[in-house]
Amino acid sequence: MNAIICTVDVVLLTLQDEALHVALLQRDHPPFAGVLALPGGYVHADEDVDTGDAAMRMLREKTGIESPYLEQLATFSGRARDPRGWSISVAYYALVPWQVIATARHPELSLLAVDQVRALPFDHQQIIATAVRRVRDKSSYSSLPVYLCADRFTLPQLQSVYEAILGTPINKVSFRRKIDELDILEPVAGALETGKAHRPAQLYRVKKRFYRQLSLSDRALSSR
Amino acid sequence: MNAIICTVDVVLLTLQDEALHVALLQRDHPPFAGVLALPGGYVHADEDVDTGDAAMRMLREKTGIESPYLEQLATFSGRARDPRGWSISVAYYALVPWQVIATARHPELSLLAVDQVRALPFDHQQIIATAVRRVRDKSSYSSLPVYLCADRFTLPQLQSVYEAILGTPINKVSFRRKIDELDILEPVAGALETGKAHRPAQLYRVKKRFYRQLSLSDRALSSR
DNA sequence: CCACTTCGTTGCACAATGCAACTAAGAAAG
DNA sequence: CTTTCTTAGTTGCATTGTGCAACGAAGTGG
Repeated sequence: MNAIICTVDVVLLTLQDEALHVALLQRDHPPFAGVLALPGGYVHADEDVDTGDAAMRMLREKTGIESPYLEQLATFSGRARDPRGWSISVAYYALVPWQVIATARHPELSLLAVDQVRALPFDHQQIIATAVRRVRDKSSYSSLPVYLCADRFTLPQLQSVYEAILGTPINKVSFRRKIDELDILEPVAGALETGKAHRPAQLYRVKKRFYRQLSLSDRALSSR
Repeated sequence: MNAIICTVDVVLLTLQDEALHVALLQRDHPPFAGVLALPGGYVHADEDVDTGDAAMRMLREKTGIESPYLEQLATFSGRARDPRGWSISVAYYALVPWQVIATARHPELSLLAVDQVRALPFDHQQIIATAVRRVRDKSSYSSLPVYLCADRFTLPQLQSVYEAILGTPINKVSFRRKIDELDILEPVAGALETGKAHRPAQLYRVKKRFYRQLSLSDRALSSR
């Protein structure tokens, strides 16, 4: 029996121009050498503790990024998805603020709007679609989108992040109520957004204890 | 480099005596031969279309059951979980009515209440815990629990299934409103539950078009 | 100092949820 | 045959959550 190919792929998502973007890299080995694809590669049994560890390594090696949020997405498998043979890819997704990607050391990294992704090798398009669906679902009842924000941000900024992900406007008052209930943010004393020709907004940061932990709401933010 | 061991494990859940139970089997091969564990085994690259297919095969071969609901749960991996070496297990979970297990051809199958499961081989305890968490979460905003019901059931029966899974009483009126909104059930004309010394309840069945498809609610059933 | 814009809050209308009380419909007891 | 008991299923109302509009607040720029 042929050995099964074990890989890990990472869907690195960020927000640019009010739209979710996915980070893609040119593959440097066959199959599909030179083609844009998700950062990924073989699981190294002698090096990786588990596939989550492999995903972190992949992100670090291929993009120079350490993401505070990295979650297992799903596993994709079968004969057809990889020309090399029957394969398993354990997919992960990560969320980072756009600034983190901009300052990462890998310039050959491409950002594509997730709804303009087409014709990727393997089943990477399906993996991305699954990740986007997961992020949208989870955003409607959790604090997930704060991982797309810089370390300090205003509530109007955060609202526009939610709106970009969910693809629908949110009522300002309801939004602020929900965020307040989650109880994950604290105002940065005396820090206001500057430079705009109107009343400045209060800057917030995530409370320390929620830095790496999602907060869930028992009711969704907006109807569908 | 050592080849990575690729397996599939299935968490087969059912409801018995108002409590979630998991189906376990005595392993017939080492490691842990003779010990109770989740039904599972190697992925067969020459036989299985993908891991979902492998999971169905595992269920069929080891328990004789074909489950209408079988969903990928998560993938568990690493050096430590299997004494044979670095391994990946793609875990699936299935929900079936108790009667299906009772009439299955495999008598050596054990049902254990999920909160009394202890000391299983590999990381099967963790896999079960993950499955139970998933089922509880999903039940609060979906029709998932109907997969634990026989093909005909009353609304009070369905409510008690929800209550058993969620571990909390649900308001009768709210429950019926939610189920009604999901619009997945139809009354079986003229069929009433018999044999009880009180007003008989209407029997319902799942509408054909929802037989294999979940219906989601945009609001959770009960607060936590 | 006034116009303009967005921030952030308040009050209120409307919708969803939960509770209690009610009627309905059977079996069992007298 | 009538009464009692128990659960099914519904109705009305109190409570809570959500969405909208309007308002004062606080900055910039003319």
